[in-house]
Amino acid sequence: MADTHPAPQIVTRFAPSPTGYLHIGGGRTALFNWLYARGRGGKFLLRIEDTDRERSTPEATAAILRGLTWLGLDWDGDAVSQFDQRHRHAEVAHEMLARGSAYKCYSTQADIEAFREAARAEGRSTLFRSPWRDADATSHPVAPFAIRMRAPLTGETIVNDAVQGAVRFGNDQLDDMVVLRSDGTPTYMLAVVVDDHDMGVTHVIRGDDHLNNAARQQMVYDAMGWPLPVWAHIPLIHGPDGKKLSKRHGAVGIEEYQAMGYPAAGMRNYLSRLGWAHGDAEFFTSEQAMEWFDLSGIGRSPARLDFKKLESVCGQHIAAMENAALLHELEAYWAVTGHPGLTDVQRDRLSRGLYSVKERAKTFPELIEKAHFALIDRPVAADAAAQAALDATSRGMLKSLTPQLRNAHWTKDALEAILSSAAAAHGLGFGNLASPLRAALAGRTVTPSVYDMMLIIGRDETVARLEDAAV
RNA sequence: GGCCCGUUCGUCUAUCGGUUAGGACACCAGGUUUUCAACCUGGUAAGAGGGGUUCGACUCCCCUACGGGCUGCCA
Repeated sequence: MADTHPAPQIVTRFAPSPTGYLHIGGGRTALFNWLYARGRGGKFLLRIEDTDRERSTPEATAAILRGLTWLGLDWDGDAVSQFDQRHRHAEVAHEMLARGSAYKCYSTQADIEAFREAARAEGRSTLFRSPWRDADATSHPVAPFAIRMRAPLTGETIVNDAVQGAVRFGNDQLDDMVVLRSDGTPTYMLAVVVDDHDMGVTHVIRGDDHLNNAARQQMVYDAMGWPLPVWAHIPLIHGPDGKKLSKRHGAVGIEEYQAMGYPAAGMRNYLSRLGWAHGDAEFFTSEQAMEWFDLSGIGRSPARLDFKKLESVCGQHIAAMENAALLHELEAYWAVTGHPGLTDVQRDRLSRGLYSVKERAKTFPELIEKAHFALIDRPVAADAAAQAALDATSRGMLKSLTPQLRNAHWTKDALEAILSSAAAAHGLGFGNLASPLRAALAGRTVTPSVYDMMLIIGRDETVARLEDAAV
């Protein structure tokens, strides 16, 4: 019998807590969720887990949205504030109470600490066992209470994970977690489940630091009779030394990568290859990644950050980008780094000249450095090496060159003919002429091709720069 | 401490019982070249250790070591 039901829509989400910048690991988690949903015509939602009022800030939320936007990860609808759903969370907690799958716990923090201390001293498990779990309602004091999950004491909970496989937890390892605090606010453990259910999330793709939590969260799904999402717990990203990625490894915030001048497409490409592979595919577009991305291709071991590889991938993306798109992203990069913006002349030269530099740059700062000749105005300031290249003989050569250039066809072939014969006239190879030309045109001895530079800045500017240098 | 996850070239990874263990980055050598790059060709380099299972294990099981995560009225 054929299944006539349409395939249910895939819904994924990224749920960061707004306590700081968007971590690069979080960026990859978001990327995986985005890739999975977008590649299957599904939805990618964004939820801000701001139930911790002490640590959540609007600035952090803004930074996270900026980071995702820069990475090019667009989400469906508005970002949902978890805090805004608190009444719904409380409602569910009380529903669980009514169903008997949760109970009121009057233990205070001090009680719990005393319990744990005693447990430690006696070498017992420190999992808290509330005395109120089976207390008669008539014995309940008039006092604030937390609502705890009535978790099974025996048996096991199995988390069927698309990445980790079937992971089994003994229920004796799981205690009665608090779902609603004594002040009436929900805990994360409750809030995620309720929100994921309410938002229709079908696939929970997140860091494997949540793998243990999944077992507890399943109990909430079960208590409410809700269908479980597909779990996919992905390994965390580690620093180059294999330790958990932290500030001492350098850049961990996504926006730092933007500021370092990595193109977003390259960043997506690199990040997608951290913990996921599609055969031998290394360099690919986001469209290809969407088509190929699948949970089954995700590895189980943590990956380390490798800046060399990141740069290599980014270099390929810069080279592959359309000039207009590249210029656009370059200007956005300049904007975030506080650059005043391009003049019309600079923009014009760049849009015509990116071809000469984009295949040789791995990052935007590198691209800018190589495009130096196009961005400067006369008089061209020569660095020490360039000054050395502009000795008396060289200046003489440049001087004899300018009349010919004034009347030349401004094409590469024509320029090549002129410059080659000029060098030959001095009994030199072209290389000997190229050096002073670079110095005069760019003020540097390391530049793109001299022909390209001349073509890009044009005849008048070329002649003027040569005359400036020949003086 | 308890529970959970992991371990293939330096790094990211392919392999899903039978391969000379493949690719990419990095590195080394050569080529090309107007500088620097880029590019082209070639090369070095890996199954943590120990037990099993099997005709045959990188692939399956167990132990150890190492790394990581969780163990909150944080998320």
